[in-house]
Parts: sequence; C-alpha cells; structure tokens
Amino acid sequence: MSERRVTMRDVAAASGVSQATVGFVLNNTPTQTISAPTRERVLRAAKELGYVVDGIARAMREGSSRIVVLNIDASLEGNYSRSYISGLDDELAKNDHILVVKHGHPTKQSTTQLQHMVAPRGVIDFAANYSSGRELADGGWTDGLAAHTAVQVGHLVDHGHTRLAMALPEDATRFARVRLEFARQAAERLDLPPLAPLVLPHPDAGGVEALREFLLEAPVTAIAGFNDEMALRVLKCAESLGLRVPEELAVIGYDATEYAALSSPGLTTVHIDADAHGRRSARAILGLDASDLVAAPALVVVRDSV
Amino acid sequence: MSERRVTMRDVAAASGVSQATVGFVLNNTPTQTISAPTRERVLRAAKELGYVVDGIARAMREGSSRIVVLNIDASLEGNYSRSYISGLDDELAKNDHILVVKHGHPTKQSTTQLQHMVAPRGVIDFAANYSSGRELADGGWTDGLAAHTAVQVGHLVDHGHTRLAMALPEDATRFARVRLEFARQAAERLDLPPLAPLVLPHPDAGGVEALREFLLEAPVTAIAGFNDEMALRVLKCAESLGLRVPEELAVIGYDATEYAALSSPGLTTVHIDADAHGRRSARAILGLDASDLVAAPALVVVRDSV
DNA sequence: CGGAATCACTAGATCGTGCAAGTAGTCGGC
DNA sequence: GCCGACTACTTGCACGATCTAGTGATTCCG
Repeated sequence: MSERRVTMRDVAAASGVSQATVGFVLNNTPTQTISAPTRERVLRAAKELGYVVDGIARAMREGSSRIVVLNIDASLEGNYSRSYISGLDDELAKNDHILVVKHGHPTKQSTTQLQHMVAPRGVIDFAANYSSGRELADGGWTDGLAAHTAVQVGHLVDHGHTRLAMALPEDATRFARVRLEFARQAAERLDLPPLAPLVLPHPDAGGVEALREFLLEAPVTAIAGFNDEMALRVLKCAESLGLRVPEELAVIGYDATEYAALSSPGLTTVHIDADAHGRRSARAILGLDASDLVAAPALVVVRDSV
Repeated sequence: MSERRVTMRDVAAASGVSQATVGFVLNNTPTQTISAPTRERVLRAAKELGYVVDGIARAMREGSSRIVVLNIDASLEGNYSRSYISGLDDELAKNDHILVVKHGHPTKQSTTQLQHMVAPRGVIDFAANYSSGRELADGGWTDGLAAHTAVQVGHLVDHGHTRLAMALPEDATRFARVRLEFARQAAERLDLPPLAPLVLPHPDAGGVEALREFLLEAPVTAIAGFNDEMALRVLKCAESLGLRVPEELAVIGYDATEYAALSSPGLTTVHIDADAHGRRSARAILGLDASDLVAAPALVVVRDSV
C-alpha cells in the first residue's frame, strides 16, 4: 500500500546518470550545462516514477522551507482578506511556494516556535502590511488603505455630507487607529470639519446610549464604519433611537461582507478586490518584480443607507 | 547580526559530551539511561546557548513534520470554526505541534503539494470532521452536529412550531446536506411533518420570489437557517414580503456570528463552543486519550426572531 | 600538434536530528 | 579471578536534496 517515496536516487538509477545530474536537470541549474538527450531521459524517468521533490529535505539543505506564513487577526476577516489570501496563495503556488495562515495575533513564543518548526521563507503580518505606506514607495501601489478609506469618505461627501464620524470598536487595534487617521486626512483634504471617532459598543452593551450621547455632542450627519460590522451596529442603534436612515443619518460600511446586503436598510459599503495586493505581497516576499500588477480600484456598493 | 543557529553539536561541545547524549537528554529517550549530573550539564548548556530544536531536521529524520493541517471552507467560517480552531491550536501547541490552516476547498493537486512540501503529521478536513458520526463512536462524544442541529430545531418546537423548513444556499455543500438530514431526523423524532428544504438565493437575486413561492407551496411557520447568513437572508426576504417576524414567520440562525445581533429583529441563533471539539481533534491526531474532554452544550441565544 | 578551454558529467560533503550498534568501565556472583 | 550483566556513554549512519570540487573527454587555437 504505502510504497516508499521516490527519491532522486531512484530517478538517477532509472535514467542511468548520477543523482547530481538529476538535481541539475530538475532545478535547471544555470551554472551547469546538460545535453538535451540526457535532460530528456531524466525528465522522462522523473515523470514515469512520479518523482516529487521532498520539501523537508530541500528545506534542510536550503536553510528554509518554501512556506510563507500569513498572520491574520480575526477582526480583519472579511471580503478583503479573502481576496488578499486568494491572490497571495495563488501567486505563491505559481512560484512553487505554499501559503499557510496563522490566526489570532501571534505571541512572541508562538512566532519563534513557528520560526524553528517550519523555517518559513517569509512571514507576512496582514494588518501591518495593509496599513503601512510601504506600498506607496513600492513602485506606484497607490491603492492602499489610504485610498480605500478616501473612497469611503468620498462617497459620503458626494452625497452632501460634511460632518462625519468613523465608528470604531472599543478594543480598537492599531489597524483601526490607522484607518481613523487616514479618514481624518481624507476629510482634511476635502476641507471638512474634523472627522470625529465614535467608539461604539455592542448594541446589547450600551451602544444605543453611546450613539445618542455622541450625536448630541457632535451632530454628524454621516458615519463611516471601520468595517461592515461597525456600520451595522450603527444601523441597529440608529433604529433603536428612531433615527431614519439615510435621511437623518447616513451610514457606510467597509469591506462588503455578505451581511451588508441583509440589513434593512441595506448597507452601502466599499468593495475592495485585494487579489492584486496579495499577488504583490507574494512577489515582494519572493524578491520578484511586481510592476505588472495593478490593483482594481475600490468600488462603492450602493444600497439604501447613504 | 544573524548568528548561526545553535545545534545539538554546539550543546554537546559546551557540555563536554557527545551529540548523541544531548539527543538522549533532550528527548529523554526511555531506552537510554543518563546520569543525573550529565543530564543537568546538558540541560544547562542547552538553556544557556538558547538551543531550539530544528523542526526541519527533525521532520527529515522522523519522516513527517510536527505540523497539522486544517482544511476549512470559507462557508464554514464563523463562531464555531473560530472556537474549534482556537481549541485545536492550543491543544496542539501543548503537545509541541503546530496548526496550520488551509482555506478554500483543497484540490487534489494542492493537497499532494502540501503533503510533499510540509509532510504534515495529520490533515483535518473540518467539514468532514464535524459532520461525521465518528465522534459518537469515539467514546461518548454526543454533542456533535446532530445534537447541535436538534437544539436548533428543538427551540422552534418549544415555541409551538410544527411545520418547519431549513434554509440552504444554492450551492449547497455536502456539509449543508448533512445538516439538512440531521434536521429532518430531529423533526421525525419529534413526530413533526417532514421538514422541507428551502433553497434561498440572495435577496438581490430572486430570494424574495423564492421565499414567496416556497411559502405558498409549503406553509411553514418557522425556518431554521443553515447558518446565520441564511437566516438573515430569510429575515430580509420576509421583510420585503411584509411578513411580521416572529408572528407570521419565526426564524432561527446557527453559529451566533456577530451579525446575528445586528439585524432587526435581532436574530435568535444557536451558539456552540467548539473548543473541546478542537482539543478532541488534536488528541485524536496525536493518538492521545481524550476522555477527559467534555463538550459545552449548544446554547440558544434568544433574541426577537422566534 | 600541444596546451588550454569547454563540455557533460560524477563523487561526495553538507544540512541537524534521532537512533542502532558498539565500547569502556563497574559491579556482582560463584 | 572470570564471566555476565548493567551503566553510561560514544561512534557513526540515515534521511533526501543541493552544490562544490573535481574528472575524463572533446574541441579550439596558434
């Protein structure tokens, strides 16, 4: 049943060359010339025997495995991260690497453990990667977080709103703070009054009160959610307060989750296809050129809430 | 900057023994006796030098790495999978293994690639693992999918409903079909009329019509969602049809996502803590006893929809 | 036509761990 | 005092791929 794994030695024996030659052919090593017939024989034998390189042995020799680790926090799960992961995974696969996802924010301990256990070729921290301005410096990647946030804010402004807020969760991550900052900058560029942060607890945990008090102090007409969940919280709380949406309060989400279509009123939100971004990250890790990859622009999915 | 990695040989040299002895001490190999002082010296040297075992080399030697792969489909993301992953991850970490998550349904190709690249100690297919009856045979794990589904159905029945349906997505996975089957069995055990499947497209894509037609043909009074998203779809479509919830139609979700609290009316749903299940899977993979692990029972989160 | 250069390969070291087999040294029993 | 058993180690190989340092054969050039 469980046949022994096929090694380079088997391929070498089958094609009548040394094991080193097999290596040269299979990796087509540029420093080594191999005659066409030999190459042919080796390739054929490899295929016939069903030879597959042993990643572990290769990793041992090369010093690191062809694995890339992505650290992602649960709070960032959504449409964006899904398309990002999909692009990243696909691009890595194309280059003979594989993607592996670690959920939850990693501790120092788990990180070093991972480091020693799998010796990954690279580690991507999703939040850091997305929020950093590094993309801008990196050959014209202008469609990062700042641009996406600007699209969200811009949609509110296009509908006549000038006094805006952004709704954030109570345990705001660094990522949330970065988004808030970008939203502020976007508002400033459009000569609006300062954009206020609204820390909105869950509706079951004082969210309704929090929204009421916030609106008394800062009478905004539109609220941008940190993500769809926050926007939906606003919607729910607004309903409890008897506020009509969008007439009395406009709300826009971010990341176009499936749930945005299922509220009433339906939530207008921003859809971002991060496939290209994922591919770009892959190329960056592998040290390849990525200038042919262009990002799809952020798209506003218009529903009823603004 | 980048110091060379500390190997067993370094530890051996530092403690004045052979490399093999270091191995025996570190893995406290039962077939080998080591004197207390020597053991002490080796342990100390290892600690001082900051020795960490090289997972790659170990994997090479042992034939497989101490990595466990979890395959999970995006449609199963939610509270359940999160707690499952968390329990699984934690339990594996305790036993010096690490968890790695592959998203999307794996192709045969990507599976074998993974197999050869990381040579995992085990692969868990989340959907199969959750839906199979294997848990039942496995020493009394009675709180699997069938039980959870029965809780969902039971809640509707407790509220006087007898004519039930389950809402499923159009591209019903095997997992969805299993859940439907369990719901049917639960209804049958309670002597209810047969539970009908409702294939409900997205509200923007004919869902409203589908619900109207379904209710004409099969006048049910309560609908159980395959997951929260499907339940929220029902809610949205019911609203479009002018149906009052829960008076004219009761709806219950499954998996208690954050979004269940944010609809109006708030969605009643089933919360399942799968931490113990995750731990159980970990033990199963590692061949350890898991009889001390008991599952938290499924809990109905009561809101306004039923 | 002889030496150098090039070609097409091969032998073998290497990565770090785990473990089988071997080997001193000590102890006990007869 | 000698054999066997036991303790406490050491030597060295295996895992499979990569890659350096050769090696014999052919080609090239003056």
